[in-house]
Amino acid sequence: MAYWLFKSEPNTWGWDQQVAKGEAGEQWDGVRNYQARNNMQKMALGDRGFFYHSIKEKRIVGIVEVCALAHPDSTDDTGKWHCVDIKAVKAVKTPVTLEDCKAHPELSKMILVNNSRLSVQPVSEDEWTIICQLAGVS
DNA sequence: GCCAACGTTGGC
DNA sequence: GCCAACGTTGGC
Repeated sequence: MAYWLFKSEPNTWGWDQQVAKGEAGEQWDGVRNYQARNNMQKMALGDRGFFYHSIKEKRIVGIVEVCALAHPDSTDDTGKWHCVDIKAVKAVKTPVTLEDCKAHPELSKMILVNNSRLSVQPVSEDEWTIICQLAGVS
């Protein structure tokens, strides 16, 4: 299984909205970045990801699961852009902030820390494990 | 609100 | 195909 990180501005699309979609999930639309798109095209059903709130909170607030493979983004009429569907799995007990990641030696190599602009990014298994521990989720 | 970093675009 | 200019993103 692979691990990912989905980044969103809470004003645009927040964790609460994601949770409200329940089991059906929702397409992760609006991505207009090739790297992010390529990452989504690599995802498999059941892959898990962190849900990160950028700008104001700058912290990981929940765990999501990929529930549909990459498909055309319905908000895009050029046909160039694809996205996956994700559903909320659970909220974290303790949000893990960007600061926490920077402070942690093993997390300081994360893409989140070094390329904060990429909105869909891979997370290594080690990073996943560490963050889960910090977040208090199993 | 500012500024640095990155990605994309377009002229050559 | 290179590179400068511009726009956008996101941390501070």
